[in-house]
Amino acid sequence: MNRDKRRYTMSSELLKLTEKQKAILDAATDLFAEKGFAGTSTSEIAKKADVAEGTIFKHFKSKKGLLLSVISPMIKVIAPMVKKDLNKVFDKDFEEVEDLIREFIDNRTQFVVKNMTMFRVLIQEIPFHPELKEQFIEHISKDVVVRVREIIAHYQEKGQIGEMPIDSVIRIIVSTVFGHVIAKLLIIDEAEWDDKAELDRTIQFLMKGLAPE
Amino acid sequence: MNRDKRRYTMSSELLKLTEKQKAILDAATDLFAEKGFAGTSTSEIAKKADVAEGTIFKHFKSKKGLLLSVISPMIKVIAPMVKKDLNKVFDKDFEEVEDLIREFIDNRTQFVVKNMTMFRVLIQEIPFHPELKEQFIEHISKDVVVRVREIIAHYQEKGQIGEMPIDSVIRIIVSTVFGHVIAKLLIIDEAEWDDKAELDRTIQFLMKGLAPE
Amino acid sequence: MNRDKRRYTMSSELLKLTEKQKAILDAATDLFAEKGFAGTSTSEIAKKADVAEGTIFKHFKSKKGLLLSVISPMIKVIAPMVKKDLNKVFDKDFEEVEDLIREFIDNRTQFVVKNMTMFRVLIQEIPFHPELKEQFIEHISKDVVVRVREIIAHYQEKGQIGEMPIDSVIRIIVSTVFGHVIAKLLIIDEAEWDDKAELDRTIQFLMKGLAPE
Amino acid sequence: MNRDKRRYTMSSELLKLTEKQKAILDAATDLFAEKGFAGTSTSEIAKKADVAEGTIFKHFKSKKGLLLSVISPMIKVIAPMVKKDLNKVFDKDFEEVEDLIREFIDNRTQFVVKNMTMFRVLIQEIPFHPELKEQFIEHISKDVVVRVREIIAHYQEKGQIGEMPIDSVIRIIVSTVFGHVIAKLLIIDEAEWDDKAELDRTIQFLMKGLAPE
DNA sequence: GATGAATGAGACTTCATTCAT
DNA sequence: CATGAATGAAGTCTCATTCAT
Repeated sequence: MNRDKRRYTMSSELLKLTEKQKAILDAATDLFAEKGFAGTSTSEIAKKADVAEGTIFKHFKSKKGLLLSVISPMIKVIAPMVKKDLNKVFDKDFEEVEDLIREFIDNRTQFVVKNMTMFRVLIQEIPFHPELKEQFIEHISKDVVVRVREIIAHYQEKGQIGEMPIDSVIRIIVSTVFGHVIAKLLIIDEAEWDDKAELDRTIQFLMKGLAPE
Repeated sequence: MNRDKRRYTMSSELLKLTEKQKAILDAATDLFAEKGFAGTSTSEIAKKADVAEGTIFKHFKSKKGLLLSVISPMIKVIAPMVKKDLNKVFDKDFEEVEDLIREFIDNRTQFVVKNMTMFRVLIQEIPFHPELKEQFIEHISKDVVVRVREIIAHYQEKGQIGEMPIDSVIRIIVSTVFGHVIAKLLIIDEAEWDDKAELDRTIQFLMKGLAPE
Repeated sequence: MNRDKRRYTMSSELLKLTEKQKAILDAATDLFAEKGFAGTSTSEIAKKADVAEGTIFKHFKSKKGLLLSVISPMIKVIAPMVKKDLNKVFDKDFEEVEDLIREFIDNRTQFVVKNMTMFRVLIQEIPFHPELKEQFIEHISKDVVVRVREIIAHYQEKGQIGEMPIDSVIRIIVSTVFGHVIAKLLIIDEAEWDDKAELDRTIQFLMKGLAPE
Repeated sequence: MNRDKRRYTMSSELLKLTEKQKAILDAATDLFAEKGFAGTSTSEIAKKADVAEGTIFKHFKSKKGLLLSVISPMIKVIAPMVKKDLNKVFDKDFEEVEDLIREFIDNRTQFVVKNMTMFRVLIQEIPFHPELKEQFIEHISKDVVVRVREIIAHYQEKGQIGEMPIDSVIRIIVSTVFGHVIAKLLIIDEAEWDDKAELDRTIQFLMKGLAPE
């Protein structure tokens, strides 16, 4: 679970975070993931980050502000990455859907795995914080979904994806990937999980399932 | 969201619950689903259930005990239902996998939809309460998974499911269904969701994806 | 510590107690002694006495009423016993102070030991309940102390007790006996206490200490 | 009863207590003495100490922790004082037992009187908190009793104390002193107690009672 | 008489947040 | 910037007591 230590270090140049701030964000991320936002106290975070409780509020204004700061890099970083991939489609980098999906899942899963803890916080807390959901939709959907729709239509025209409402295709892809990741999260410590093989099977399954008759 | 009001009424004969107890469980289920276990206070529950706060603790001993009482019917009721379906396979009730899966998803989804709120609580709280996970595994897995493995092997022999490790098949089915349900939960209020059609697509997708080459 | 089980049975004829009432008093006595009045809950008492909580209040009106019922037999029974002893002095039953004191301590200690638990409750709770103190003084002092003063004066005249204010004599005797009993209570389980020998030493010490020059 | 106000002030340099902490300890000591530990609420203590209730728990972790902090100075301070006295015996400071006992009782009583309230809490709560008893025994007994035994043997050899098991001598002395103090505590407000004279009588009584035949 | 479900006040404790240092 | 003592509102839970059955 500590494969993603020093999470906020790399982005710190972008975000100009001090050591203390990074320590707080790391501690908060771990604790929010483990015990949930509501189940974590600011004093625990302070203790784990080895700072005074007041320091947290100096930097993040409130506990909720801290949650947002934990989650927002995830949201802010993911969208550009996705867009870059999608653009490659029309640059002819992907002739086959499968190549796109493989590359996509691969990159994304790597990212999610590297930031598993932040990701867990994101999906665990989204149901309880409408603003998060909106922020998420705004950054991911609004911008990206439009693009994704075009691309799916593109591959449907090329006959690589069966006829089906575009949103259902999206749902199926997303839910399969989601299911894949959720399974990983739930099984996380049991480790009888051959990541590469499972990923292959998931992709193959997706392709066949979505193929035209 | 109130399609599943009076949840605990039907089972009350089995569980011998008094009116107050049912009121408490209903209120708790709704609030836990909406705000999470840790984000809900017992005083809120008491107010919503229109009982004194003390009454909650008379009946459920602790807040955690209340959570368990909210969730355990879900766990206890689901396993027998699943088993009954599975047994039909060898009674020749299902010649085709698709029939089994259709019936299965259909029944289960109906159940989950009817008890959506309880279900939401279950999946939201499982990450934070190891005992829940264990209880869940013990009731669902231990007993059912063995049976499911036999059945998948059965259909693989009949050539209706492609060659693939059995556990991966299970994972894919479960994660597809899960994804389906999660999507429903996330979209819940937006209601641009044609349930019947989406279900069809999900099944069709599953069948094609799992079919042999 | 269970040498005094069925405490309230013998006196039940006098007090006309039902089985339930006796059970409640026994349970309350044990628990008050062990955890103190304020540290014991009526629900604990009910459970230990194997009655419903309501039953306690039917019979004893309030928790405080129960305490009084636990303690008052002690107060009511002790005074007559003491008086009987004291009267023997002038019936020439005791030529020597030592005989009186020996008989007195002996009887009283037997009584206290037999009712150790009730006694513990009495001395533990007296500091917190002024009414108890008053009741105690009224029953023991008012009536008895007068008599005791006469007797001590009697033995001082006979030259068996040294010149000293009578109340100081009383205090010394009482505090010696008290000290003796307290020691017993504190050491209670350790059992390296030869009761007979210690009693002899206490008496001998008292006699010598009180003797005239 | 307020002869021992600002109890924790003097020791504050040793214990580094803040003003608030001292106020809390003082309030707690008074209330515990008056109404017992279980009979006192933390909100009462907070009100009397004029702090927020939360402050109590910041400093003392729990109500029980507060009790320990009230009592432990008593235990920690008393042992060194006793030892210092005892050492004087072999420095020939006390040729006669009586001198030792007089000095000893005198000092100790002064201390107890000055800290009467703390002392009351100690003896009232010891029966309900086994750890207290153990702590007390460990600090007082283990170290001191050994020394006391030597000294009593010393005076028995010098023929100033009669032949008697050493532990019985200790018990008699302790119980006499205890009785003396208890009497004081019970009579506390009635004030018909000539302290100096009673102390003299107690000592004289002790000496005669313990003298050899 | 006996029960135990129900109550609501109040117990102990935790928490997010503030502010003087 | 950073601290951590202090706060008081709110949280979970216990309690003595009542009352319909």
